[in-house]
Amino acid sequence: MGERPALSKGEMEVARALWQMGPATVRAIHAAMTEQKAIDFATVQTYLRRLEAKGYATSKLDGRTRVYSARARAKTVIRETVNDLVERLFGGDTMPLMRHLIEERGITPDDLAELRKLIDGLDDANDTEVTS
Amino acid sequence: MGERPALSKGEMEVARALWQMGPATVRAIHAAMTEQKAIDFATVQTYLRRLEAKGYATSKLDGRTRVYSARARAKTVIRETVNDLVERLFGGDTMPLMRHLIEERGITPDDLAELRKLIDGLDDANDTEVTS
DNA sequence: TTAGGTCCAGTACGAATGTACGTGAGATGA
DNA sequence: TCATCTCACGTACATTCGTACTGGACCTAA
Repeated sequence: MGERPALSKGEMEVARALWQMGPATVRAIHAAMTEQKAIDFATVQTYLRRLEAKGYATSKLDGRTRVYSARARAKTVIRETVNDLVERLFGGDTMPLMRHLIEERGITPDDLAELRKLIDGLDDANDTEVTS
Repeated sequence: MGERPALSKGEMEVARALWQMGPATVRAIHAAMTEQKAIDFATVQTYLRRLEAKGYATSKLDGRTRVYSARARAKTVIRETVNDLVERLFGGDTMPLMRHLIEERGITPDDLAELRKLIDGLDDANDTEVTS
């Protein structure tokens, strides 16, 4: 698989917008991002260009407007990013992060219910694997 | 609350070693880190210096050897780092990361058990809060 | 058809990051 | 005590990152 350079923090935010919106113009992406927090149009433009240079996006001209599309799937990027973080901050051990998330960040009752369902599902999978 | 500049990825690895070992010399830290992966002595040295410049560590000379100690608590740095990641990659929503961890990274049965205990604990806390 | 707008591409640039070399002070062995 | 050796320190430097200005292509209204 393509050994892409990792995304920087700023690039990540733009990538997220791109994933959410699907193919979009710089202007559209900038508009969407600005709703959350102030960011210069040209800055978004640069990030998009870098995203393409790194292989995370493609673009094509539609008339005189450039339309960017995501090239890497969000799932992949998330996996790589989280793997890297877990590696560097916890030496590759997942549980400390899990503990942190559960204990230190607020979890709503709804989320709790989903969490429970998730680990129950995992449990079943384990059982199946063990007994098969 | 010192508004420290965030740690870079490389600095994070050194910080982790420092937390694990307690006060230590550059050489000791380098030795410990080398067990995991090759890294230049001078590079570790530079990271330590920057850690100190950013306020994450202190050092003092012991004879002609410099001994570094962590200044920021691991918990704090982890919180800040994870917050930032969740913000940029998931727009501040914790659950997607949680889901990712549970579904995409292997969880051992033991960890699963602990997880269950953790969320049960949370449940109780919620109940208490609600009924009090 | 010209004086303004609008909008994009490219260029720019200081700061941060990753990585390592060279120098000089103390330790060592002949 | 002189030639070595060992270390740690500071310095250095190419790359990446964050951020933004600028020039020119196209559009529009007088």
